[in-house]
Amino acid sequence: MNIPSIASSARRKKTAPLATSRQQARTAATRRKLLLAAEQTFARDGYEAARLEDIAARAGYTRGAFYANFDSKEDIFFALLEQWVAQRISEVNVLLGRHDNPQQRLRALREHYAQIAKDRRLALLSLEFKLFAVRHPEAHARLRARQRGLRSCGGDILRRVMRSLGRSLPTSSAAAATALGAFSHAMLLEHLVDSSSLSDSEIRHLLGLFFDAVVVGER
Amino acid sequence: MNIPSIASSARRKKTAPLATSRQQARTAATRRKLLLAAEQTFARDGYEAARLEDIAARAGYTRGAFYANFDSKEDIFFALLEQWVAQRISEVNVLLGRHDNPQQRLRALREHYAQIAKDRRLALLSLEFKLFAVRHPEAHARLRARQRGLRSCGGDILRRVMRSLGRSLPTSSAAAATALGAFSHAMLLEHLVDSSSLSDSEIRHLLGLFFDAVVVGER
DNA sequence: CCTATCATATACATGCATGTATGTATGTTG
DNA sequence: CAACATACATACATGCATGTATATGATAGG
Repeated sequence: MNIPSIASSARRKKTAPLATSRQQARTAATRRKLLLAAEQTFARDGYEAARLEDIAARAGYTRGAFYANFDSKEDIFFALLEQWVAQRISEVNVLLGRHDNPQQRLRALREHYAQIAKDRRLALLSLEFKLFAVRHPEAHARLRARQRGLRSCGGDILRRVMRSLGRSLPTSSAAAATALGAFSHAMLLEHLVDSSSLSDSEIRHLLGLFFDAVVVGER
Repeated sequence: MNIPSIASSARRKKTAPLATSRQQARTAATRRKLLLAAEQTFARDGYEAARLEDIAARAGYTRGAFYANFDSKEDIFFALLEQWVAQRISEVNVLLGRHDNPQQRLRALREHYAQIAKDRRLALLSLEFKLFAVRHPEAHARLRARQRGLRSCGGDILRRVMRSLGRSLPTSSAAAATALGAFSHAMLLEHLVDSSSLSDSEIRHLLGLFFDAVVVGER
């Protein structure tokens, strides 16, 4: 319950400031392996069905190693989530950095949103975990906090790009960013349930239509 | 409970073609009770977390009664699904039957789609089960068959209404119907994860925008 | 009334994933 | 090299939901 000494979650150094660096490196390595294995296992089996034992095994360990590095399945999932969010934000920034022309940046952004669900496994996981969170208060709070960062970031980007075009959004920028993500995930799900219901090209087309309606506000 | 009065329909047909009707009625009644209980339990706990024992208990029975009437959780879920699909189709037909004017019918339809996710529990269940199906081949096949009926029906209705307006859809009607449903479910999910990300009114607004873009094709 | 059959309950056997507690080997410090 | 710490493995205890096999009590037929 209480944290008796050092509040830091890092391993303590005590009598060995540099001497432990070897073990620290080793620990960090297995953490990375576990994270990678978790990513793959979650992708293959889904969040709830994924077994800690499989994750550990895929990384070349047993559950002992897992519990030495993470508290629970939720815990490792959030560690992954942070990675993903950071990655996506940096991707968008890189993307925008490639263009000077505001028009081009808008097109790039439009294209980016049309491909959000390209990584199907991640999209499925995202939906799955949101559903999980809705029914599990603790995960819910953590997820909300994470999503907030991503959302406001997405909203900011949309707003910036539009302002550089001298236009404003026809709707709240954060809401627009959220809706775009939600929409593409939902259509991917429909596609996976029945690929004849929504073809890939139809999805792209609909996402484009929606982007224009909700961001550009063309009419 | 029982209506003891008239020995009634008995005395007919030796081995009991009608004689069993009492037991048949009893069975039908518990089936209905189980279905109702399942609907409520699924709504409260979600598909995967729902326990057969809870369903049976809520109906006033134990699992024995459940297994006498259904094969599995999947089985009873599909029984419910058929109910829901039939109900939704009839609702839309009633709705359209209320208006003669094509313009009014279009507006009614637009409003209908804006409220698809009104029953949050059903919307969540729908998402949840689709996710489940994606990872469970047997359920997947059954679900696909069910959804196909609903989808083509939705597409037909859209097309009919647009034709009566002398217009055609800017995109495949079945795809449009699918996307509209998917979109509203997805936004509901975002709203439930964080109600500050998408308010109810924003959802209605976005759904309206999307309906116009994808069905009416206004620009 | 008596018996066969049906609807439902009860009890059990199973399987599975989690978390914990303890063992062991390897690394680290003095 | 002795003493200790760390990283990980192994084994177990628990809980939970499923499905099945059997028992019980109601119902209908004769």
